[in-house]
Amino acid sequence: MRSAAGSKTYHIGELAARSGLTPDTLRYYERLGLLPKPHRTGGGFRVYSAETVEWLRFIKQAQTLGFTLREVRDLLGFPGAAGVTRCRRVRDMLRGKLAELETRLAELQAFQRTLCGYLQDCERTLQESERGGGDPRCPVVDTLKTERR
Amino acid sequence: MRSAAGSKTYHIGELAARSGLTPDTLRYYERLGLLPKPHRTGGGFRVYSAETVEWLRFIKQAQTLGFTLREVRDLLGFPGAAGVTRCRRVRDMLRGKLAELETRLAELQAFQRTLCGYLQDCERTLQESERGGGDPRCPVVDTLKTERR
DNA sequence: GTGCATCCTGGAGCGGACTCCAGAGTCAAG
DNA sequence: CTTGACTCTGGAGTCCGCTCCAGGATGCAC
Repeated sequence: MRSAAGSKTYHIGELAARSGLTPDTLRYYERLGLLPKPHRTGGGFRVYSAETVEWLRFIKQAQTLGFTLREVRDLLGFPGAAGVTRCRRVRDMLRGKLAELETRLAELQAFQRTLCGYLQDCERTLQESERGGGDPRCPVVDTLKTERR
Repeated sequence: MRSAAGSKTYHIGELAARSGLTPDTLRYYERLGLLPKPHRTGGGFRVYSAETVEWLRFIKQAQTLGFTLREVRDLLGFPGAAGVTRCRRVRDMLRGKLAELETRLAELQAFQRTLCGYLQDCERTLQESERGGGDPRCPVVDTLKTERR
């Protein structure tokens, strides 16, 4: 299966398998404008190039990090613009996103510390209850759910 | 407005204002089991304690970092268990979450580098087009959308 | 004790990101 | 060729996390 240009191509099923998505999801991404319209066979089957796998990886990563599909689309695809204009818009969005990312990283680290503190409280309480008192009152839960009782 | 125990309490509207949420959202959280069932006035109005604000802050932070509301609920609230058992479950979940967080942080940083690379490509291309050639073909977009043309 | 902001419940609606399906057509191995 | 796996389109359905009612009851300041 080699095209004229010599690079591998896939039908939607194989692309789905390789990217860990489903054909339905890929068609959905296309509808959203997140994937370029692929070439078609004479009969209308979609034919994808190998780079699409990379592109999908990028999308998935961006997504798990809190970007919406629309944001990903806007981040690198501007069908409406071209040349310098498009390049500037891409640059500006990238700058914006990087700033956001900075913030998110900081928050994530702060949250990590919070959870770490909770974990330590939890472990300490459990140890105390093992040698000595029974029935520990989990300090974490206690702190946060005061009015349940 | 001081209760018998001497700590401040709020009706749902004030809690909403203080936490940056809406009364509707707070009631929704309660339905989900994310907030403890608050005390009620004789007439049925919800009465919240001051700690609820902290709890909500925690929820919001966890949420912006990619945890679902159900995960947050499970993270620290186990209505079904008590004592050592609950404490152990909380500990185990905390450990799991911290490991996940570690992974997410690494991914976020990798993604940051990816975007940074794109930004540099973008800026270089723009500079080149300014002194010299016109109509730059944004390398980022080019790479990722090959089959659109 | 009256007025009016606030609250109650239950249910419907919404945008995002899929997921599933029907009914029909295509591809390719044998 | 035939056959069976795969693909097509368009639309409906699902889960999440809200958000917005309607039709009442309550709280509290005056």
